[in-house]
This record gives sequence, C-alpha cells and structure tokens, in this order.
Amino acid sequence: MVEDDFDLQQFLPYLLNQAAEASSLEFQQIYKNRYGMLRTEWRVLFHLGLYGQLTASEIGQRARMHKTKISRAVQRLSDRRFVTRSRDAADRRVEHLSLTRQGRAAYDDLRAVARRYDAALMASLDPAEAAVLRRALRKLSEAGPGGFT
Amino acid sequence: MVEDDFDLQQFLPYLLNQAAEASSLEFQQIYKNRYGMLRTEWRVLFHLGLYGQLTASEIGQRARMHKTKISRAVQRLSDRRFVTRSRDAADRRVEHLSLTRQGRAAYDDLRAVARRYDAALMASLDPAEAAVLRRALRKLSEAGPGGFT
DNA sequence: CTGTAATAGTTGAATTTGTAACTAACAAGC
DNA sequence: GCTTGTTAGTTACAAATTCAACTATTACAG
Repeated sequence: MVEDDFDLQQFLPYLLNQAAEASSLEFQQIYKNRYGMLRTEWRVLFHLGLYGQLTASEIGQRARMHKTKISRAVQRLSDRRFVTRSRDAADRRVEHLSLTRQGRAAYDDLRAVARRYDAALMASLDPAEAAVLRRALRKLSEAGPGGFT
Repeated sequence: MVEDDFDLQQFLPYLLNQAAEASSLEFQQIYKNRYGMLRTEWRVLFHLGLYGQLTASEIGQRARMHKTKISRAVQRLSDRRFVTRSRDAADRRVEHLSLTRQGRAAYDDLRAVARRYDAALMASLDPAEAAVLRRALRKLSEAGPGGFT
C-alpha cells in the first residue's frame, strides 16, 4: 500500500508535532512534579519571569495563548501564591501580573532546569544544524503557509 | 527585567510548540470543515491511507498515540463510515482497520491538500534550510534529551 | 452628556483528553 | 485442565480545553 509518494514522515506539521511532543515530555514532568503546574501555567510563569510585569492580554499576544487559558492559568497561579494581580489605576479593566517571591523562586529553578534541558536536546544535533533549526522554527512560528485557504 | 540571559524564544520545546501550532492551524481547518475530523482522526486516516490495513496498536506505535485516543478516533471514523473494522481470525483480540471507499476518497483529497500545504510552508524557507530542518526534527522526535531526569 | 462600540477579563457548558480500571482473549507453566 | 500473566482494545470518571456568552469598564461619535 506504499504505492503512494506522499510521506507522512516528511509532512512538516506532523513532524513538528512529533518533535514538539517528544521534546516537551520530560520537561513537562519536572514542572508538573515539582510545582503541580500545567503547561499553560508554566508559560505564564516564564513570561512573567522573563519580561516582568505584564497584563493578561500582553501574555496572550506574546505566547499566542487564548485569553481563557490565561485567565485560568493566572487564577491557579495566584491561588498558589506564585503570582499577584493588581488593578491598573488608570484603566480599571486591566490587571498587572507579577511574580511573588515564591513565583520567582520557582521560575529561577525551572529556568535553570530549562537551560540544562535545552543543552541536552541540542546535544543530539550538531551546532550548525541547531542554528538553522532555530531560525527555521522562528520563521514558521510567525505565520502559517500564508494565504493558503 | 531582561537582566536575564535565558531566552524563551530560544528554548527548543517552546519554539517547537509554537511552530507546530502555527503550522497546523490552517490545515486543521480543512479537515475539520470538510470532514468534521479531529486531529486524532486525521492521523488515523492518514496512517491507514498510507500503510493500508493496520491494527490499532500498530497505529499507536507508528504515530506515538495513546491507545485510548486511537480507540475513540476509530470509533468515530467507523461511525461515519470512513473506516471498517474486522476481527482477526487467529487472534480475536485484534482488529484490522482499513479505509472504506469513502475513507479513501477523504484520504486522497486530504493528501492532495497536505502536499500543497507542505509546499506552501516550505516556500517560506530556503531549500537547504528545509532539508536540515526535516533531519533535525526527525532526530528530535526519536527521543527526548535522553536520561535527563 | 448619551448611546454605541470596543476592550480586559471571567464564567458556564460542551468537547476533548488523560488516567486508571476494566473486559476479553491468548500464552505459558505446571 | 487450571492458575497466573500479558496483550488488544474499551469504558468510566476526572481534568483540561474550547467556544460562546457574559460583566465591567473605557472610548468615542454625535
């Protein structure tokens, strides 16, 4: 039945998904086991750790996450005292989010793990390959195929 | 707050996830709108289209999908007459799955779309880059960082 | 001002996924 | 044969995600 020149293993969205899943798995275990976080929560934590105070919408734009995901992630992170929320004085719809001391500690810890983890992943590639990979991934992230449909 | 040398945009699992999501989006719309399929169902369909008759476990191994996902995807595909199931005579636990005429028609259609879609994605990369990308993704898919935890 | 539209964020209900327990069939040792 | 273990696949229940509707607040046209 391989009279078929289409190769699933070459289909980029499929390959990307496989690679993304495989490469997230072990790291996921870590933030889950150590801090009981979900992927959405980890992402919010990292964005706050990296960029400091942000609003939910800003995180949404940067991380391309839907606002309901963010709302719920922030809720949980704030329940567990990783994040604090404070209303903007001028525009009382918006909330400024930032890490608590505890949140920052978790972030610092996970950031260190992430660095080592990234290095371990990279070790399976050669350096030139790794650089090309990153560049290509960034291009692909920016837009889909563009005007396809 | 960017006194921080860790760059989320460089963290491979994150990059991979972003690229995977962005690059799946429009294609997802197509199999969803045309055939009401979920990603899991599309994957089962494609595996059957490509490799012919397979059992659920075989699909699981090839696609690295959990058996419950497959079970449900097969259920829905068979409800909608895209797939037929037939018990193995020798080992009555196993079921051989294959596409119906209708299933094959959907597969043929979507395969053609996938080819064009892949080409469109590739167009945003230069050829050398694309080749390296595919090779790197295949490496990363095979294993995570390996003995990290 | 005032009515209409837009934006930030939340909530509820339906869908989808994950986890664990389950049934059914086979295999192998005794 | 009869236990014990394993494998194929399903199902039940909990957890997470999506989608649409919602509140509260600001913007802005007339």
